[in-house]
Amino acid sequence: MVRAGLTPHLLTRAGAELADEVGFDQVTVSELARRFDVKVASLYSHVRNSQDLKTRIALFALEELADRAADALAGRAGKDALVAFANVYRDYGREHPGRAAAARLRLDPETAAASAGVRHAQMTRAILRGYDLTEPDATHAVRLLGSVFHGYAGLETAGGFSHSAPDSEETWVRILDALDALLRNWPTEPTTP
Amino acid sequence: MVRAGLTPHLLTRAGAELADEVGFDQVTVSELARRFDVKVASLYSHVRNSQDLKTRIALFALEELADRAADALAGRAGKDALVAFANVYRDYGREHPGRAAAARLRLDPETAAASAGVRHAQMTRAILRGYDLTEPDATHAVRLLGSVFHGYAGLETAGGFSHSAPDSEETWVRILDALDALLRNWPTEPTTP
DNA sequence: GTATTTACCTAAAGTCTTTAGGCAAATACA
DNA sequence: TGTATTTGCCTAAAGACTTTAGGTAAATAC
Repeated sequence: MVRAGLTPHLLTRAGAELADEVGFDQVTVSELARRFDVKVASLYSHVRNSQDLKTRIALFALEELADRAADALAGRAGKDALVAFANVYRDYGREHPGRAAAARLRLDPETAAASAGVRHAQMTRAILRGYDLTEPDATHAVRLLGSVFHGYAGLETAGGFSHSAPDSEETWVRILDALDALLRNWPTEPTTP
Repeated sequence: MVRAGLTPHLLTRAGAELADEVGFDQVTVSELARRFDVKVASLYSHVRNSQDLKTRIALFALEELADRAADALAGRAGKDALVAFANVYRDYGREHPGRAAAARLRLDPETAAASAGVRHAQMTRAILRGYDLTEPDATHAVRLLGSVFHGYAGLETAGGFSHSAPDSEETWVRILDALDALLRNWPTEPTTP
């Protein structure tokens, strides 16, 4: 009996690929076992259960995304950094829709706190150093940017903007222009309607 | 044998409640049958399959949300309208997390085109009449607002902002201030970094 | 070279989905 | 009002995924 050489990490990687092919919520322990030509029960030595597998894929995607973002930020500042950072999210979502969906998985607080999601927030904060924001406005802005990237990716893969003018690419560029303008001119005092 | 009096709409409503209780992706035909004290197979006369049920719940949530938004917009304009509209999304997500998740379900293009999602976009566009935006900027702005509401709701229910200062409520208010400022001062020409 | 650990296996029970075909209640209609 | 049709819910059954328990052989330790 030749062993397959499974490891949690190997299963996670394969799960991420599977997610990109069939969609994150179609990822199943059974299908993974099939791909490794191994019986289903065997995977349960490496992964606690189906939920655990999905969480691992999510964490993997967050790491991968944070690595790419860190790369993109190197040597950039200001709008240049903002655009590069934002494009990482967008490109990742297009290139790896399943992993991107995984990165949006709801994690329980401790898991989230130990995830690369923290690095994402730190990098977003770093970008804001190119703008004149003090606390708590910086935090508000971090959350706004997170929402936009998250939300845009979700709507785009949900087909929200496809097949309608203007084209999604143009909107993306203009949204980044708008966010840059907003960050340069962040309203510190609530405006009265 | 007393009949249960099932209808697609009844099942959809019950499914929406179930989603709020256990989470949208835990909604199952079996559990629904159990709640109506009816055999599982019976539901298949009213609903094509599990996916169909979920789609119906999503469409129901979109309608409900659009109705609330329309109500909130009545008699309001400018920032007042923007805030009221945004709060509808936020409150809905807090009150009905399962339905809100359903409203984010990926629908196929035709279904989406026939859904209340169209009304949402129209209402967003109506809000922008309170600001000085011409096409294609209005469309870009509609998409930005959609992304922010979508994304913020997702991050908030994912626990992204909980247990950290400043409080999510404050961020929400300040983000709306920021969006209002942005819409009043939308950059028509790409800025150079 | 034996002992222990580890990787994968078989077996089995539980859940959910979905289809096929049947009987009885509701409804239509003479 | 009595018969005919439709419709709603049922039983039965097959297929897929999850998960646990306990076994055997391969890898590793010493």
